[in-house]
Amino acid sequence: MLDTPPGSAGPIDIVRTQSLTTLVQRELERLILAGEVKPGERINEQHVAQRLQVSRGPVREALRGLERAGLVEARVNRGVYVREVSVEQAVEIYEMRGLITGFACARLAAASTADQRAELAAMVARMERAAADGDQAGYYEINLAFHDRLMQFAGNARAKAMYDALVKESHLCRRRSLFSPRNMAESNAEHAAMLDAIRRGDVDTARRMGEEHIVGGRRRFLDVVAAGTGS
Amino acid sequence: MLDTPPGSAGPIDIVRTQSLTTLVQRELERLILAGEVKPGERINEQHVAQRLQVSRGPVREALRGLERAGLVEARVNRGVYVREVSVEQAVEIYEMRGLITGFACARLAAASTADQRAELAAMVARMERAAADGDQAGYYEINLAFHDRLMQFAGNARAKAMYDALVKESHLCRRRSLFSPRNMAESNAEHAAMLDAIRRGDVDTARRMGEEHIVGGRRRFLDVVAAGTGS
DNA sequence: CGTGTGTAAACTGTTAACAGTTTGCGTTTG
DNA sequence: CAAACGCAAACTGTTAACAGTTTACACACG
Repeated sequence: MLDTPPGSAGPIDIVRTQSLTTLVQRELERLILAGEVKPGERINEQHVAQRLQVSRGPVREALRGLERAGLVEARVNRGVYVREVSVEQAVEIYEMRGLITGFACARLAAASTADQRAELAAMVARMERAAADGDQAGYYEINLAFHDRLMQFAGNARAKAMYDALVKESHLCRRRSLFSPRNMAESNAEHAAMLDAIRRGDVDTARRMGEEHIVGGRRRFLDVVAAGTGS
Repeated sequence: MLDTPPGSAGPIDIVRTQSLTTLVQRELERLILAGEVKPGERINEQHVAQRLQVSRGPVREALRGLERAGLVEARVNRGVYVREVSVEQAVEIYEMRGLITGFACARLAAASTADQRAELAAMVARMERAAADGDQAGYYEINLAFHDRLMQFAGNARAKAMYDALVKESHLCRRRSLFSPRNMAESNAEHAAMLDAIRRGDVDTARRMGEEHIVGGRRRFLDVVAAGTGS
């Protein structure tokens, strides 16, 4: 039979398995999170449509989705703007990230597999090396993956979705808090403490370490803000 | 001067201060949360457009927003459906609500005004009466307001937004967990315990009470599920 | 020279029409 | 009689055009 399961992507129509809106939304989100379109900037529907070779309909739909996601703001008859996250809002976001990270650590302390702990430990080791080498970009990336896996292992999909949304929002605060060598070492020491509590099955400590790690992140962030223009 | 501030709603053009998309989105959200459109049901774009006297464009945009909000699911070429929340997902949502409620209670224990505590206490008293009278609808409403104010007083807008989103999602689980007289009394006793810890400024206890209140809600919810079709 | 005004271009909000897919039903066929 | 086929209606995805608002710029005026 030449039948293909309805969900399978046939080799013929490589497109059409998802709507243009979805593709536009993904591309716009990428542009925003990568900083290619900066907070406060306006997004011109027509330009986007022309650039992506679609009409304005899908673009408008995509923008509505991004609005609910908190990445853009729409002003009536005035267009949509990439959202600006104030320092106050960033602090709120840090608090929520801390709350959820603490939850995840507590969960892992209560129930985690040896494989999971080993994977996290390997990442901490890699960050240790990156910190020693002063490799900020490398550290940043592994750090992201570490928190991502941590949330995944915690086994609460809703928690992970919320955490991911918060991380995206964080990117909208102009200050991109860079990791100084000292900050990298400090941050990773906290990672190690989290993992240690998880290994020992110490739920309360794991939770506190997870929360404090993000609080530490907030402090490091505020230091950069206070330092003036930063970076 | 006849000038009107840009934000003020002039008496002439009562409409046009917000887009049709926004109005459609609000109406659809209302229909979904009120249960007039049930989880799993399909939403017909044309019918909605005709019913609200608009074209399909704004309707599609509104649906995209609701999709990101987790209220509907879009299947390509097949339309959008009101999302169905499984019991497992509902449990995850309860966990997150508990986490955030605990956070809010801790915050209020650390810093709250006498007015705020008095307002919350008044609500607990009103729920007490509703519980005694077996007034489920009344209890439900005050309970909603109680948690709403609690989150507002906590002073973290992001936390409140997340909590509100979670409550909306809760409504998508078929089982509408009703408050039996016994459940109402139990639930309100937990409210009182939360408030008591807040009054005493006992941060840790307040947090634990807040979390356990939602855990209690989850248990009451699961009891209804286990009881079969429920009501 | 600065300020206010009017006009035109640009852009958003909305609608209607077109294209392709899914779905339901009646018919045919083994 | 059950299953498969085919056609038609319904619906979604997309596009293009229209209407109204905002914005920018040039010009007149004090």
